[in-house]
Amino acid sequence: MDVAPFLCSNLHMVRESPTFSPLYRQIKSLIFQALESGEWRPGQVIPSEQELAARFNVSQGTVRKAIDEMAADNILVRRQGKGTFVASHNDPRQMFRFLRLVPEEGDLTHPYSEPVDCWRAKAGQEAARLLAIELGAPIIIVRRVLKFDQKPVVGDEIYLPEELFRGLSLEVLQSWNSSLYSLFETRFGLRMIRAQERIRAVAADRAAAELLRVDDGTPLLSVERVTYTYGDKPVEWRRGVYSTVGHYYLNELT
Amino acid sequence: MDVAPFLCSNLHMVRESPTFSPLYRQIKSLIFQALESGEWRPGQVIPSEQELAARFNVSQGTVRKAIDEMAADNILVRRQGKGTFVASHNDPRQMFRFLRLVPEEGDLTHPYSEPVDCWRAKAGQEAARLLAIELGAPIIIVRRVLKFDQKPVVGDEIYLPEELFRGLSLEVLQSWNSSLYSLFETRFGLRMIRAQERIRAVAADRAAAELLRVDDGTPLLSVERVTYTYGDKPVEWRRGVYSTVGHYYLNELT
DNA sequence: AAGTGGTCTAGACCACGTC
DNA sequence: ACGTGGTCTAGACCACTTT
Repeated sequence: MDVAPFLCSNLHMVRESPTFSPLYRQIKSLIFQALESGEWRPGQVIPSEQELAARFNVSQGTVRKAIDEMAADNILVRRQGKGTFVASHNDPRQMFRFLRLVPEEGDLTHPYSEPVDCWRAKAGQEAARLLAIELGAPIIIVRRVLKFDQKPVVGDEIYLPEELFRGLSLEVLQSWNSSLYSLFETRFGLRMIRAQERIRAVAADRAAAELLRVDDGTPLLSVERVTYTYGDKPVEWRRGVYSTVGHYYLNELT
Repeated sequence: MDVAPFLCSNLHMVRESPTFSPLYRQIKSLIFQALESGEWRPGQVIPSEQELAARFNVSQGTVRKAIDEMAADNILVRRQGKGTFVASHNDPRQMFRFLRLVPEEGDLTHPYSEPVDCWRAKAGQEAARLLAIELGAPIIIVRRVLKFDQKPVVGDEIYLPEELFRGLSLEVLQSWNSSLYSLFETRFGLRMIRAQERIRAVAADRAAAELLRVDDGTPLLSVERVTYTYGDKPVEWRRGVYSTVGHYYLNELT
């Protein structure tokens, strides 16, 4: 698609149409399309602002504004003198971007994800609704534990549409020694853009108590997360329990 | 202060200095100064971009970029055709900006804040550290309950430096029928810019159980919040317990 | 030296709101 | 009709990185 016809004389018409969006947003969505199509992969450079401006027949400033917004959304990363890159979960700074747990004292140590189990199932009502798939559609369920300094702090049950994660198995999980999202990105080409968490307080049941090595009935955080990729498409649902004896959930409100 | 001398020939020198910041950031900090000094009050219009450009001897585009950032930070609010306004907690859309509680089902109803108690005290170690005041400095402590549809859901204990909240009393709190932050802004000229919450799971003690009408030992969210005004100055510390039987804490991760 | 993003400027035109 | 913010353009120069 080319944006040129919308310029100058035609812009007026476009502006009055109900679906009008400014040029830089059209450019933004064209860049999104290129990302979704895999034209530029996570970690790679995208073309320079000048090149994109020529490709889309707009000024460099308009491309710049589009990229500005995408950089603010953690979709692209600018590096002065080098270029603009597709954000990647393999980047150490992005690796645990969605993890809000902070140790009560001491430095922030990187957690270690220990896969426990991985099996196939059919989507129940809730999984189908949250993942926007058919009731009964094939899904993959993963159980894993997050450990900080060898200590289990988080127990997760993760629901994935099998269509997008073909080939995922306990062996694959065990052979990966980095974050889950970096595995998802590298192996399945899925980049997580944003997530939404619902947090409640619950009492530890027998299983959770054993897993996190706390007493039965200990209050835990229940954290439900739905994670979205490009186009606000949900691709992961996880239910976790967090022990908050040595850690807390930190949230910045802006 | 005038920025003109930094332009053109002198810019180079400034750029090489260790404290260099781009022009639009200098403008941003000048606008911050005007806000802190009370030159423009919450809810009011600030001068137009053209006027500010003339005042600071920069181009309109540079002022625009400064305002862009402040609008993204919820410090200013743009309204096309009308002007740029100082964000206010009296604005219905900002009133419960920091409250992340959402009902399990049904529409989002506005909570009602019921003050319970208000007394003077001296800052303990933790309050002094978090509020960045002297140990033993005078503070005000407020207890209140947040109710949704007449049902108590949150119990808060709020610690305020008395120096900034002179005259606050239970009567003042009871005579105010809007959000606490809108009271703080209107009565004490304090606008909250950002906050940080630490969340843990705890068991309800006797007092909390009675207050929130749940069983003794029910798991609750413990939410500690420090709230900051201009210049990252902490002005409020609150410790709350949230019942998550009919509500949950919703967090958007970006 | 050449290429990239980062800043700053100046001017044109559009959309929205008020008078 | 006028003033406000919103968009788009074009061009200059700076800072960082690589060749």
